[in-house]
Amino acid sequence: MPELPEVQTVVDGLRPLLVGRSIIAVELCRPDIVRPPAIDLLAKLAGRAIVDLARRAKMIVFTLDTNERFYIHLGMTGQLTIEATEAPRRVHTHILLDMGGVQVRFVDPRRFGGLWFVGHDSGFEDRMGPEPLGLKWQDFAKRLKRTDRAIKVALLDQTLIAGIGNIYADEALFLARIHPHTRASKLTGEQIKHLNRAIQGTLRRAIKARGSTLRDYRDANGAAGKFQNQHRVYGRAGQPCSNCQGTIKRIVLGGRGTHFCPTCQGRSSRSG
DNA sequence: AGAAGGACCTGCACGC
DNA sequence: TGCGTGCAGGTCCTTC
Repeated sequence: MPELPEVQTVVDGLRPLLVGRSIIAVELCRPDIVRPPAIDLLAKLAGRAIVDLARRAKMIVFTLDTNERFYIHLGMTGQLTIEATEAPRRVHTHILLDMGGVQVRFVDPRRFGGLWFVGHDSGFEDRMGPEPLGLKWQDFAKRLKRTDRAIKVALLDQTLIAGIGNIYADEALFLARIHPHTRASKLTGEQIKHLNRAIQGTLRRAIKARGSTLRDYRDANGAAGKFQNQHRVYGRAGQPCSNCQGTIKRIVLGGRGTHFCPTCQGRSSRSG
């Protein structure tokens, strides 16, 4: 579900409400979503103040007054919302952080998300690729050159570039006029420059629209995003292309639904 | 080592 | 109405 823009929206919503406040109590309804499994989360969090809240890739980073950190990943269907302590709990509520009057609640039906308590370990982010916003196209090019996979598949590899998911990969490739099947290593410098710009532009516009809500995604206050109304290809199979009036096509690439315009992203851009 | 494919979960839309 | 099927925004692990 939540890709970079959605996670950024959640973080922006939570930050002013949480930073500087203390976790009074913790309730853990599904211990199996916490890693490492042996960690005593209640002992680690209870009584601690949150001194910083940030986003890294698709993860929400909590920094405590002990300088220890934990990460929450929303998986496909996860939501992290602020609710009154007495508000009724929805099904699949797995974690509740009581901040005194309000609670941060983690709800995740499919349980692909989770909480990683990493403490003082600074190596947790080592395997994550660079953030796409602010990435220089030359650095992007170096990373793409290393793989022969289809560019669509490469964009989803979080060790290559971190934060892009299925929606924004399709949208960016459309804007860059690149066929999703093109081998990453075969892209020209011009194409990579164009793609880098398309990724950054798409992500920035999506953040401005507070993310894409297809079904589950909600921000910290429970509100839906609006960027789904601006999708050019994602979820539009069979509909006319906004650029050429051709028909948007859906294929499966790397096991994921992939949407593109065969005309605008035609074979001419496909090599190898 | 890199790449491909299945596994992990629940809920929903659709067709019969 | 009810059941079976396929699909979903993501990652991880195994196999080749």
